[in-house]
Amino acid sequence: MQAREDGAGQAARSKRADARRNEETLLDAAAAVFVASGVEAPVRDIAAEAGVGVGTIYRHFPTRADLIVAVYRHQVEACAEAGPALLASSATPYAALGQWVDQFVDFLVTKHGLAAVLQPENTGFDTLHAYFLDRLVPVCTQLLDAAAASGEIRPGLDAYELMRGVGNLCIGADSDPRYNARHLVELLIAGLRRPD
Amino acid sequence: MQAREDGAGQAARSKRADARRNEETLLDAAAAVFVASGVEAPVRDIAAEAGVGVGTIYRHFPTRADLIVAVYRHQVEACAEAGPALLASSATPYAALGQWVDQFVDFLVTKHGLAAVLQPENTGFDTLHAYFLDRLVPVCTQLLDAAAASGEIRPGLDAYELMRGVGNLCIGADSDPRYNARHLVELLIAGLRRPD
DNA sequence: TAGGCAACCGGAACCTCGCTCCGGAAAGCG
DNA sequence: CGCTTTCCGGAGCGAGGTTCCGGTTGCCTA
Repeated sequence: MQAREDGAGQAARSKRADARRNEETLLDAAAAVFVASGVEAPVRDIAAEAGVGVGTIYRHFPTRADLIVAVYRHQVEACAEAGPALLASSATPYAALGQWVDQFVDFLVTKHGLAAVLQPENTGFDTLHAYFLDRLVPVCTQLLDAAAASGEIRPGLDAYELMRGVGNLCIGADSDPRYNARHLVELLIAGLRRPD
Repeated sequence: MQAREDGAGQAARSKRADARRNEETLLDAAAAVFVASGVEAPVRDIAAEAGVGVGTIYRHFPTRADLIVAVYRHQVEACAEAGPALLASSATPYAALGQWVDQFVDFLVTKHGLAAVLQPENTGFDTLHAYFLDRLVPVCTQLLDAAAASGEIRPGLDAYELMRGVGNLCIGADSDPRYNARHLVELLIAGLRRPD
């Protein structure tokens, strides 16, 4: 949305070469550190991994949320685009909803600590929260509406609420073999079903 | 379990009077600060509220978890004891389970930030996590077993998993009018129902 | 009642971490 | 080649958790 292409095609001259290089380096370093230590790893660690000063991080990504969004943007987009695709390819809207939620859970569970940081109360992460919501709530709404229209689920559940519920259930899903977030999410989706 | 009565009746002489007084004061102060600022309020705030030094807090409650447990012990006990009672007084085990979970949700939702801190990954809060689990998982197991035996729910859900799921759903339930944890927990419990 | 010894108290000090700020370096341009 | 603009690095500040030790005070004994 703002990074290395400035609206037009190739390279806007608004950024110096070293700056662009550093941004790239930072993204890679952050991704590596996130995998190793979770998304709440100390800023200094990321700076060290990238071989730059902390100032450089804050210049390119004013808040940690910006950095996280930049690192995971591709995957979130993929998830958003999967919604309509599943709706088109699945037997029923309810099945599509189930698969889509599954995919979202997969994403969250494999990103150490991401789900925990998605909470709105987590001050300083509003950008992150907003991005996820903006991008995914409409998709979820579409799926929910379709499933409601087909009569498979009882209506009245807000997409926002569902997304937050699923996100919450994914917190701490790694690092605890006794806890299976996927299982509980399945139960939640099952509970949506029209009792008929 | 260790505090002011040492197994027997009144006052074990193992503690000096001022120490006992301070412990009491701290409990009150902590409760007040927890209500005002959540369970993650700065230690110094609690010390100030109690009018003691921070050292005194750490002496009586080595970890924050110990303090939280001490503050909420009564209510957790009440919740644990409500399990069998509900089982005896409700129409069906499933109804008892629903009511019990409701009560637990009420408890969590009204304690600002408690649910968030119940995560096992939250290092330094292991004591808290362990206490809740030790006390409540057996109760939950009993309810779950009864409901499974009566054929109302499909078996196979671990009480630990359910407890964590409910706990997770309660995270951030205050401070966000768009999110209704109770609603989602209901859905989860509904999903437990035998599809028949 | 006075003396002495633990137990206990308070808060200064230290550490980690997020974030800011500015002197210096380097890129791009004429 | 030198000037201007942009960018870089990391020292430094504030906030919060935790430790540690000199001074204080309850409590027991003589």
